[in-house]
Amino acid sequence: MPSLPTASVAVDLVVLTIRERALHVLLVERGIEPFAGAWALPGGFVLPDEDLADAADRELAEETGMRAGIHLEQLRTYGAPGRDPRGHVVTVAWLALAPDLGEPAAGSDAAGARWWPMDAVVAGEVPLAFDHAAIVADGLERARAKLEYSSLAAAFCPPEFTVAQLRAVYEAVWGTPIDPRNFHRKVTGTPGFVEPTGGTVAEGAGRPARLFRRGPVDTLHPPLVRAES
Amino acid sequence: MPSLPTASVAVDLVVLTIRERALHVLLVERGIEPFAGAWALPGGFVLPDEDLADAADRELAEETGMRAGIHLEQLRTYGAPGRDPRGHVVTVAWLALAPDLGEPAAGSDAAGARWWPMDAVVAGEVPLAFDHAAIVADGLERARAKLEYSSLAAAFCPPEFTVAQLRAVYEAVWGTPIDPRNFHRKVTGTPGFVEPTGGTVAEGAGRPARLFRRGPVDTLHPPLVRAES
DNA sequence: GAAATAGTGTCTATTAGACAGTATTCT
DNA sequence: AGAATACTGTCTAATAGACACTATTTC
Repeated sequence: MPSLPTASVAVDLVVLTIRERALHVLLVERGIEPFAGAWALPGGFVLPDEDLADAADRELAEETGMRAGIHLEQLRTYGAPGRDPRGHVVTVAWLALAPDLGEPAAGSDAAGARWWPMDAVVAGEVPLAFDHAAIVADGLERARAKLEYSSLAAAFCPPEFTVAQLRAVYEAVWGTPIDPRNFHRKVTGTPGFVEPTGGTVAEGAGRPARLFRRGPVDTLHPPLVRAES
Repeated sequence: MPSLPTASVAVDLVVLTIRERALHVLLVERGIEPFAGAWALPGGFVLPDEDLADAADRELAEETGMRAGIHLEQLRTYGAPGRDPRGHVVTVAWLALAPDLGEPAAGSDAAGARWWPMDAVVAGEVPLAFDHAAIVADGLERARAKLEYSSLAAAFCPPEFTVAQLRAVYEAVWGTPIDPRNFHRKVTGTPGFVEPTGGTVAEGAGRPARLFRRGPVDTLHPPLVRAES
C-alpha cells in the first residue's frame, strides 16, 4: 500500500553550451528566499501526474525557448534531507547539451538568466544555491566522460558543422589542446560518427572546411580517450 | 515556494550477483495487489527526512542481510504517471553488485525472495511487476558498460579472488568467452587493478592460483573492451 | 607572396589478439 | 602418466601519437 506523499519532486537542469571556445552553464538568479540573490540551476516542481522527462522538457523550453536539437539525458537524483530548507525536496537532475543559443530567451520566466563560464563556477566564484554546486560538478564529469565513448560532442554543434568546430568542443570540455591532424583522421575515419553534407564553409583565412552532420552511431568503438591525468 | 507534496518517493534495488557462472538478479514475490503473485525488485518507500542513499542501504541490508562489501550506486529515477496504479510514485533505482551471498537472508521481510537467472528475466520468462523489467534492463546495461572502463568486476568477487574468478565475472556479465591467457596478462599488467595477496588456492586439478585483492584504481586506462556487436 | 586553416601521408612505439610453451597440481 | 588449470613468452596486425607535407583560401 502506498504511504502518503512525504516529499516534493522537482527537476533541475544542467544546461551546457560552448561560447567563445569555453564551456558555459546556464544559471538563473534567485529573486526570493531561500538563497535570494544566489544563482541556481533552472528547474521547478514536477506537476501532478507529469512524467519526469516531460517536466525536464518543459523547463528546458521555458528557459531556452528551444526544444528541438537539444540533447537531454537524466543525470542523477538528489534527496539529502537538508538540501532544501523548505522541506524534503527530491530533485531529479538532467543534463542538457546545446549549441550556442545566444542570450537566454526573453520569454524566460526568471528575471536574470545568463550563461556562466564553467571555469568560474567550478572555481567557486559564483555563489550557488542549495547543493547545485555538486550537481554542476556531476554534470561536468558526465559530459567529460561521455565525449570519450559517444558521439555526443556533436550535440554541442549546430546541425551542420566542421571538424574544427567539433574539435573545439572537445578542447573546451576537456580543457586540453588536441592535435588537429590526428583528430581529423580519427573523426572522419570512424564510420558513422560524422557524415559529409557536401557543402563547405570558409571562415576567414584558410582553406574552406567541409561541412558534416551527425552520423547514426552513438557509441564510439574504439573510444576517443583523453590524456591521462 | 514549495508546492505541496504530490508524489511518493521510493527506492528499488537491482541486486546482481554471479551464481554457477551465470548472472542472477534478486527478486521478491509480491503477496498483495497490485501485481500480487508477480515478481518485483526489492525496495520500499523512503522514510520522512531519510536520505535516498540511506534508504537504499537500509533496503539492501533488509533483503540481503549484508551491508559491507556490496557496491551500491544510483542507477536512474523512474516517474511515469501510470507506472504505479496506486498513484504517482517516483522511484529512485539503485544498482548493487554483490559476491555470491547464498540464498536470501532468512530475516528478509519478503516471503519469497530468490535469485533469478538474468537470462530468464530478460527473456520475459519471469512476470515482473510495474516497470521493473525496464529497470532491470537498464541495470544490466549499466553493469555491462561499467566492466569495460572500471575495476568494478571485483565487486562481484569476495575480498580475495583469483584471476579465473574475475574472468568468470566478465564472461557471465558479457555472455562471451574470453581468452584466459590474454585476460591474465591484461589484468595483472594494469597497475592498480588487482594486487597479489601472496596466498594461493587450489580448486580441484591444476596448478593453484594466486590470490588477489582489489587495487586502488577505479578507472581502467585503457579500458577492457568487449567485442563489437 | 605570406599567413592561415584544411586535409593527407608516413613513421614509430605501443597494444590487442592469437596461440605455443612452461609450471604445478590432482587422479 | 595424463589431465587440468595457472601462468609466461612470442609473433603479427592494428592503432595512437608525432609531425612532415600538400591544398586552398584571405590579406
